[in-house]
Amino acid sequence: MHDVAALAGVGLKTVSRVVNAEPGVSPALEARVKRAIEQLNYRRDANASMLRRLGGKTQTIGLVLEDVSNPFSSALHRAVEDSARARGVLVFAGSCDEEPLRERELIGSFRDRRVDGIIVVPASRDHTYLYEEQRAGTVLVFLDRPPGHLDADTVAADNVGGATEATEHLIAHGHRRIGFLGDLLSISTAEQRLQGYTQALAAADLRRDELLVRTGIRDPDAAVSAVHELLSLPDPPTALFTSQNLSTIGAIRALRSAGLERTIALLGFDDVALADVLDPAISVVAQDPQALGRTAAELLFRRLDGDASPSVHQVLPVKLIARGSGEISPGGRAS
Amino acid sequence: MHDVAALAGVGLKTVSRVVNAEPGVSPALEARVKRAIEQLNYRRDANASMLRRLGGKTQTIGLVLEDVSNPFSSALHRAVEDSARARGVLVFAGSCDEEPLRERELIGSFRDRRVDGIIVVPASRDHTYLYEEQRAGTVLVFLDRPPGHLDADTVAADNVGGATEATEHLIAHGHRRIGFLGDLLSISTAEQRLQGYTQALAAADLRRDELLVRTGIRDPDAAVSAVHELLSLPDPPTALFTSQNLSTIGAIRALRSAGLERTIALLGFDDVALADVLDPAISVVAQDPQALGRTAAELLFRRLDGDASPSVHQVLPVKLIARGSGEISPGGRAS
DNA sequence: AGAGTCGACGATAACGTTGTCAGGAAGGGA
DNA sequence: TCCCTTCCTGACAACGTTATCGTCGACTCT
Repeated sequence: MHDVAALAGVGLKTVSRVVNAEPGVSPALEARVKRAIEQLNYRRDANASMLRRLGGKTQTIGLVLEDVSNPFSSALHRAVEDSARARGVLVFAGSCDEEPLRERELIGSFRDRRVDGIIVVPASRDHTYLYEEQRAGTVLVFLDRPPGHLDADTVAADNVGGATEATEHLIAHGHRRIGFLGDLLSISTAEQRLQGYTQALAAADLRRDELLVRTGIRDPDAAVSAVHELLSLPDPPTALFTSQNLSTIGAIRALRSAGLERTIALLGFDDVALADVLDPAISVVAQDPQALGRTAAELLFRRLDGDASPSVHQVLPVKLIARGSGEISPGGRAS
Repeated sequence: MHDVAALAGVGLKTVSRVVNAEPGVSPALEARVKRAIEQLNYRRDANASMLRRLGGKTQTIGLVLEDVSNPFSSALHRAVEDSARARGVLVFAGSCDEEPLRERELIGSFRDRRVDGIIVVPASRDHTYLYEEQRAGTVLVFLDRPPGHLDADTVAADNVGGATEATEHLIAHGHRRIGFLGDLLSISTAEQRLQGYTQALAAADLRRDELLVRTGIRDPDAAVSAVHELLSLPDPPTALFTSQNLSTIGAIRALRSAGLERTIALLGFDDVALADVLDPAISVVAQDPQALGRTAAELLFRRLDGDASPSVHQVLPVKLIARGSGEISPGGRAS
């Protein structure tokens, strides 16, 4: 900036005024300064600028995901990016792989860079450590899962309702023994989906058989083993509710390797790529990650714009998509 | 920091020393300062810190992708993130959707934030606009595609070789009429894959039939239409080489809807989720996005550490995975 | 013509931090 | 005892930018 001022033969402040399109610069000088900027390929240092501005915003937000390369997470990421781009805001994204420590580290790094706000898909269940941060003015929005012991905006899908609907759907097709595959119960969505499953069974006067409930499944391989175990029970399930993406993929593999993909019903939570071209096509309860991400970002920016109303807890609907695998009756007939 | 110094009853510089673990602070004072930091929940402002440090690094890099939510891009992203995390570096990621303008905007935003380096999957084919930037010290690494008119490090997959191998594979299974589906030829990988296809045909003394070459395919729906058109030709292809992810997915849908998935051979470039559980399973030439991303990040950090040797152009191998769909003979028998 | 007004412009301080340097206490040697 | 060295500590300036405020010239009005 110093060089630009020298080249244009003006004061620093005048360059600053031109860069910020402030009024009160004569057209002649403005043109000279712009030419100098062009010539020197000058770009204002956003960090220094924000340092000086009063209560300056860095035009930067942080996004904590489970894993940037996971399809659900990356769909959220894209939706957040699009909202942010419209406001000239850049996004720091990071993966925490369900490790609470990594969540804290990431948020710490974001804080060091003075991000304006943070959207978190939390890995931990205790967020009291964020209380000070929040009070200091950093906007926090929890996405997909609620915060633990902290009052903050939340945007999540209707996990209980979706799981209830999925289970009722299987019951309506005649199933009485429905296997449940789920992620770690420390993840609140996994817990809520199990809760929905349990509720639906109870509403149909069915007893939840603990042998049919498998949790802590973190990858497709674990799901494959779990399905094989369920199938070798004395009284095996006639349907499976796989309450998470990777469980669904594992279950598909396991059923196919056992040649049972047309015999055992399968209904997954969260849509899977190519689910429609499989045979049978996979029925799912689909979330709308685009909408989740967009809603969270809009909420965050509304807060940044000064909205100080009480915390919002938004629940977005899910949609059951019947494609075939979830409509197999006990005994293996489609219905 | 001012508050911390006041609370601990020391000078600003001493706090700075403790924060940076510089030597020459007595244990007693160090403990007092640490307690004050803890108590006030103080975190150094990384932006201000870097501003003052001579030639300071922001410990931040930029990553320009085609689309953060695309599986290939997000796998790259994750690999870059992992390398960066090991060095305490945060990653700004952005999608440019193959729009050159958006590429420039993103890189401009990164520059405003004074990122230490940028990894680009370029959308444009002319990067002379980056020459000044590069000379000013920003490290640039091009990923998946080479830069245009700029000398910079590049990491890419063996597109020509992979496409040649894929086409030869189909020829070896008896095919003479092989359809080609590809992305916009303005994308250099798409162009290179078409080149590999053409080379393999020529090497087998086959003429490239322009009717069988469909380019500019940007999504599965376009691929579905293209396949339907190819199939209704007077002399339709007996095999398809889909040179990109989304083309492969569209081709799978189109072949299934025509009931031809066991009749027409299909070989895709780049692996697809669930390719192995489809029937027939999809044969592909797989890239290793993890390795691509990791290699690019390592190269970037080596440059940041001061390596000033001439530009490197690294080509990573691809791997043909035969799963069934690519081994169908003309007439529809597996071979 | 003189006083008052207004708009354009730059000097200076400050944002939160670190590099430089000087001051002062403690300890050792003569 | 005095001087010199060594170690610890803080005052001050500076990084690139912007907020504040004062200066200066031109213009208007009587």
